Amino acid sequence: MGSSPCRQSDDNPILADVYSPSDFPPFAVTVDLVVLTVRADALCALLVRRGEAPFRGRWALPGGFVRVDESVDDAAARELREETGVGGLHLEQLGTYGEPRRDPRMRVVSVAYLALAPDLPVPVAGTDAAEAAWVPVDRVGALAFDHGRILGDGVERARAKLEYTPLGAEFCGAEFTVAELRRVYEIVWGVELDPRNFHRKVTGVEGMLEATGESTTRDGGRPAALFRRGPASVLHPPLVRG
Amino acid sequence: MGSSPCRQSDDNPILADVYSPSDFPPFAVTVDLVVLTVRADALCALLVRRGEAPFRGRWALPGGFVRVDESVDDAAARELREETGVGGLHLEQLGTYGEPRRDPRMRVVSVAYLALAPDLPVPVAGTDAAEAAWVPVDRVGALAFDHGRILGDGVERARAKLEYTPLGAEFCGAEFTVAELRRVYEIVWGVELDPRNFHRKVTGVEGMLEATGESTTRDGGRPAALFRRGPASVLHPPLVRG
DNA sequence: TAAATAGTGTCTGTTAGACATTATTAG
DNA sequence: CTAATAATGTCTAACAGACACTATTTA
Repeated sequence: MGSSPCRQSDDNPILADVYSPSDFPPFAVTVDLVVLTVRADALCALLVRRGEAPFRGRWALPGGFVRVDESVDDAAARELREETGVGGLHLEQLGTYGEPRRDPRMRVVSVAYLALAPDLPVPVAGTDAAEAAWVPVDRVGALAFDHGRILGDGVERARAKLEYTPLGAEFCGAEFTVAELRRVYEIVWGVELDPRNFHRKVTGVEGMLEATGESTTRDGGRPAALFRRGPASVLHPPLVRG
Repeated sequence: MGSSPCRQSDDNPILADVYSPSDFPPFAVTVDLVVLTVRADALCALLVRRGEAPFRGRWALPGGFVRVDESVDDAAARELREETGVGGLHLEQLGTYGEPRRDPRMRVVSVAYLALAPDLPVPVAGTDAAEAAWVPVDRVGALAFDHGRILGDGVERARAKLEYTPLGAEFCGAEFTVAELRRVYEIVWGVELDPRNFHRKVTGVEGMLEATGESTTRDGGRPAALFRRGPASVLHPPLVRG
């Protein structure tokens, strides 16, 4: 913020420190979540079916009100936990959407967040959501409010993130093989990647992967080494989209 | 947003479409601007001195209220015009800051924006700012509210932007030489760049620069060709920070 | 054994970075 | 002329992309 939330009452010092509804336009603030995962060979988003007007019965992004005593970031983390039943997922701000009539009832400003999740068993229906489901992002129809645009922004952000961060691993489980990670990249980017060059690349980038020492044959063939996410937060050099 | 701004009154259909103050926690929404320019061999931010409590007399980012009938993005563009006296500058969302007590008086959520400006003659004092000035970012002291953190985020974003977008040119005038552009990069990144490699690079990147056909000797020595910003919005390949 | 997948090696064209050289102005 | 800056060229080491080859499992 910055200037003067109490501008109109600044000449009255007794009002300078108290909340007065006439001092500022009334806004509602919500958080919306773009929760993405990779499952069944598709990039999927977590959607909920609205049980109330407006847009009753329409699919929408999960989300909800920011409470008076919690930060906006905390509200997003809380909603994510409520919707997925899991904590500790990667969560970052995507953008804020504040068109005057994006909600037909009143002035609502929404802060959108992007979360990358591993393939969770099944979405937990939220307290106020009639239904929840993973929907492939290229099969999503019209969403409520401006959620279609928000989802699009989230997908594009996720695709870009894979290039210069190790966050592709967030889509995998705690331990994964190079081939599993490569399939994540292929699905999110919609391209085919050379397995051999990909292997050389990701195992060569400093801090991206940490070998566990274990291996698995769950993909068939020769046992593959298992890795964890490494400590790097930025990749040097970045991966490149085919 | 998403779920139900009118949750408490959903069982009462007559209230579903009207604004009712009891339906949601009261928030004020503001925009804050990180306006950066390059002048006098330094990356500088536009700051205003607060004329009112709290933080009276402290430097702060310019900004102000979002009006009821304008979008958040429009509010940022309006404030930028009011503060700089210029329109059409690059402006993008930086992030939203919503800690419960970031403003001591009440709950304020602020959407921060980043603007890159050419070296404007002198800041126009805003209607409610006692004073305005360009301050080198490494000489900025403690700011009001959480503006120090916001400014830091803005500077880091600007540095990153120069790598993969042609936005460095926003710091120059409409027409500029390669050397002028290089000095912008050197100042923002705080590194020295090889003039010859920089020249080859930026003139080689598709869509980054457009030759005007004109040249100038304002930098001394052999006349330098003048360029405009090209149409590209992303650089392939990106420039790299020394 | 064959089939499947993991992992390494090799070659080639491109590019970043270092630096030499030439070009064109002012004084 | 000299000094200053612009612009182009050259060399080398590193790397991306293409693809051959070896390794280790299951059936």
